[in-house]
Amino acid sequence: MPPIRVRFAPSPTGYLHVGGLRTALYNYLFARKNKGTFVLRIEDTDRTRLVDGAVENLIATLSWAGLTFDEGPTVGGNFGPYVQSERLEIYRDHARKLLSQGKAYYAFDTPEELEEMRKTQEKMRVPPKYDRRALRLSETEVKSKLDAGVPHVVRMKIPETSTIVVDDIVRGRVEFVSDRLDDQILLKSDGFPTYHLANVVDDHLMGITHVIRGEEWLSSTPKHVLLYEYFSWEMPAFAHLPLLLNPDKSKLSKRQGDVAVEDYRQKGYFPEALLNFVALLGWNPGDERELFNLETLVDEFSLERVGKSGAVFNLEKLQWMNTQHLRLMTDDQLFGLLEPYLEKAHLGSLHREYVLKVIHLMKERVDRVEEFISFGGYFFADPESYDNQAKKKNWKPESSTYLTEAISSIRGLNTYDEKSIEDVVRTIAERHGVGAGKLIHPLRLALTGLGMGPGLFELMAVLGKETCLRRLERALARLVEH
RNA sequence: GGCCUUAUCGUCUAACGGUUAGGACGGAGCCCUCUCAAGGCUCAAAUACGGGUUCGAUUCCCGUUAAGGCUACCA
Repeated sequence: MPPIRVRFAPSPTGYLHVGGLRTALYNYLFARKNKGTFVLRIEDTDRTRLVDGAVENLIATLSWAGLTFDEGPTVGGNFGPYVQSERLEIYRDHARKLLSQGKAYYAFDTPEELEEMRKTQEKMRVPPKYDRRALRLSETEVKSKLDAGVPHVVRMKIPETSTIVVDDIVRGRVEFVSDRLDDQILLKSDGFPTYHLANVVDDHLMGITHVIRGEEWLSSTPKHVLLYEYFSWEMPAFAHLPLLLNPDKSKLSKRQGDVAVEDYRQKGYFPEALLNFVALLGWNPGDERELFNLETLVDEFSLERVGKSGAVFNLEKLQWMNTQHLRLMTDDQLFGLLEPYLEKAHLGSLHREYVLKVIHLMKERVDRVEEFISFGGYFFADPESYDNQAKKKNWKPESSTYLTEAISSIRGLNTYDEKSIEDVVRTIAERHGVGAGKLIHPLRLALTGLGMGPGLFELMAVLGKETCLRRLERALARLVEH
């Protein structure tokens, strides 16, 4: 058996779609699992959709996700170039070959003429399909148009009636009748190939053994199968992955939420969590485990366990998964990830030890790294305001008395730690014959402005004596005001 | 319209033809508790419909319905 080679072949549209990420992941997993090669190929044959910097961004995003490829742009390989726009001669050669064998033909129709044709077909309610008018041209007519430089395309000649079988690893045997297929354009008038030609030629030339791609390609696979036959090439194995869906079950798209991997990266999701999540959209290990990292996914992955039905991209589960991955990280790892966010919030000068303590306290309360800052603002700045609901619930007329007593007791404290703070608070509560909660909640409100958060005594110890006293005094003045 | 695909809790999914149809997210409740989380426990929630085949269908076959994909000189 030849060594396994798979590829991820995105077109550089500016960002990496999460569906693309999953396709890339499955290809990667399949390659690693089978000691094969993972190739990245850029399909940039549509020059009308070129986006500046898209390739660089794609590679950067893939690298952020940890999906390293063995061959491709920037890393090279023996089957390059890996960018289709650099392979134009190859496609033209192959188109010529088909032409010379009568398996393809020149067509000189203008886009307007084709549009006209389609309109008529629609009116007559027949399936839109090229009517092969170019085939009625005589050899000399074709030659003279060619010589005159009339813009033209090369079309694939589909057999009249034959059954084309696609053998798919996830879907089984799928049959197509050839007369339903259009005489697909292989080479556009600008000399660039269409997907169908470029894809088949490259997959063959690059020794691709398994074509793993989204289900949206299933319908055009018979054309690809035909091309392999026309060239007398060995067919790769096909595996068409179920689609990723919007909540309304349509194909996952923009306008119904974020679809770019970059969006999730920017929001602070971990690459492992995103990967773990999309891995489970269409695949499962066969048992009830669902937390994986890249290595364990490699160990468990198989195309046989890929499902057939589309999967809704469920944000809530992704969030949960991110939380799970966050919990698995050490405080140190989280510090490393938090640093850039601290810089951005102008908190870069904070002591590492302090931030580590904050992380420790907040770890169970956040789902994403940036939430250490957005949820834990009071660790970095005095509260600007006091949450109304919390105030209503926890601030009683007698609270200021308790607060005042707490302030003076705390001021007298020589050792300021969790234990001593707790003693002070509980002593005051006992003295008044009330539950400690009568002190704890107002204190938290005064210190953080919020009615929720980490345990009060730990919180106070981390904030430090000076900060606590300052905030308490300030709060006392402001909370009694109204 | 045509071709193709798909169909188990709201969502992701498990179940070599024989299970009280399992797990997870989310939801509800309880416990823990200084709050919020986290954690633990419990509950509600599904085989689209109709025919076959079979002693027995979630599972195999056919049909219906529904959803989706494709139907470009886009990928």
